[in-house]
Amino acid sequence: MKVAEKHRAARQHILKAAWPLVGQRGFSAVGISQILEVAGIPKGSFYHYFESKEAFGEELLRIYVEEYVEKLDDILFKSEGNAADRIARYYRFWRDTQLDGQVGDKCLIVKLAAEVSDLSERMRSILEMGTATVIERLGKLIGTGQKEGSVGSPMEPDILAASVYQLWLGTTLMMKITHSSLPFDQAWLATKRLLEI
Amino acid sequence: MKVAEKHRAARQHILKAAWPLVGQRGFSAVGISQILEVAGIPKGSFYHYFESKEAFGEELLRIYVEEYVEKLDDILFKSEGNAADRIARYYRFWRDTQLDGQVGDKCLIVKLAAEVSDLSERMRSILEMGTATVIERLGKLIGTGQKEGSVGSPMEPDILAASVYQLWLGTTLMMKITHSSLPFDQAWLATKRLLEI
DNA sequence: AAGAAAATAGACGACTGGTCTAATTTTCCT
DNA sequence: AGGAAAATTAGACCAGTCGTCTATTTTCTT
Repeated sequence: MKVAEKHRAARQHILKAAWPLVGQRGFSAVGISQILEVAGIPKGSFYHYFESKEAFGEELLRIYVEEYVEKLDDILFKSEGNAADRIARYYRFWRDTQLDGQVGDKCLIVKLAAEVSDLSERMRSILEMGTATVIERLGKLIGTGQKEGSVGSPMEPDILAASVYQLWLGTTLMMKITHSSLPFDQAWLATKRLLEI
Repeated sequence: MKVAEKHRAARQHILKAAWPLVGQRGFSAVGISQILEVAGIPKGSFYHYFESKEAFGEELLRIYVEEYVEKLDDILFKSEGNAADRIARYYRFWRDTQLDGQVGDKCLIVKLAAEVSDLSERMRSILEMGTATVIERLGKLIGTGQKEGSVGSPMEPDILAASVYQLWLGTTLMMKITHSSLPFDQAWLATKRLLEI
């Protein structure tokens, strides 16, 4: 294996190891030593793989967003049924990952948004691009749904998409507070009514 | 001034001083020494006012929630107009505090929910009670609106209230990410459509 | 007014944080 | 295979954390 490849692989390994830790305790609260311990990599090596902890955080978010958008595209554009069906599938995916998923699978955006936005401008802007992408994809699908008739609401697709996404974000936050699935179920009823699906 | 009063006043003073710090950087990231420095109280005295940092955090949230619910009741139940008007007034209040408000005024629930829910069971349960109270109040008003006709949606008031609150929570989170007022405006359009006001 | 009790100041300890430099190990080319 | 160059790691560093502890000041009681 080439050196550059090993280097890249080690980076990925550290990032993946950090994922569940950061997902549970946040970015600042998790120390580099803990991450490297879990990853099985000596502490002193960190700064050979990342320039700083912040650069590390940026990379973590970048990869998270990238993989998330990939999964999202699969659900929204490469699955069966009409637009309404696909949106429902996205909702179920979101709900399931929050309720049953492993700690490492839970939404890093919800976990980190409040913390990171006031901490690092660069990390904030990665989140900004990520959320904009998700809303854009969702808006596109909602537009399709309106044309084909599976989405009844006549509101601007972008507004609907942003609102639905924000509703789900807030719902996830609420679920962190209440440890209950009720917020999800209520949000879904509201989503259906809002989109008229 | 009696001793007990001075003690209480000092506690309040420390809590108020901590407010903007915690609102900007979160709970764990803010050190006790920084809080006391801002409050103008020597470091060593902290543990005469609070049992621990966590007990301090609980008190901070308790007071925040208490004052918030007071303001909310003023807006929702002691102001002019029908139910729809009062909900609109609550929306404007929320929007204004997030957009123009001082750092210390911004919503501590949004800032701390993700961090604290996985950190301290007791702090989480304070947030849980707080959010439940807000939703309960909002639900009551929505019910009134339905009876008087200013709220057109026939959905359960509780579901509507929870959904609107979650939407606004998510909107605030989104606004932290994007630094734009657009999410708020979009969310308000969606709120009006959802409630049919 | 004087002694007892409570409250406070400020240093201190044990620890953890991110970061950096010097030493070690590995790689690669002659 | 030998030695230079590169990649990796160990260990120390200093600043900062929470929480404790004792000496001093302030307050209350009689």
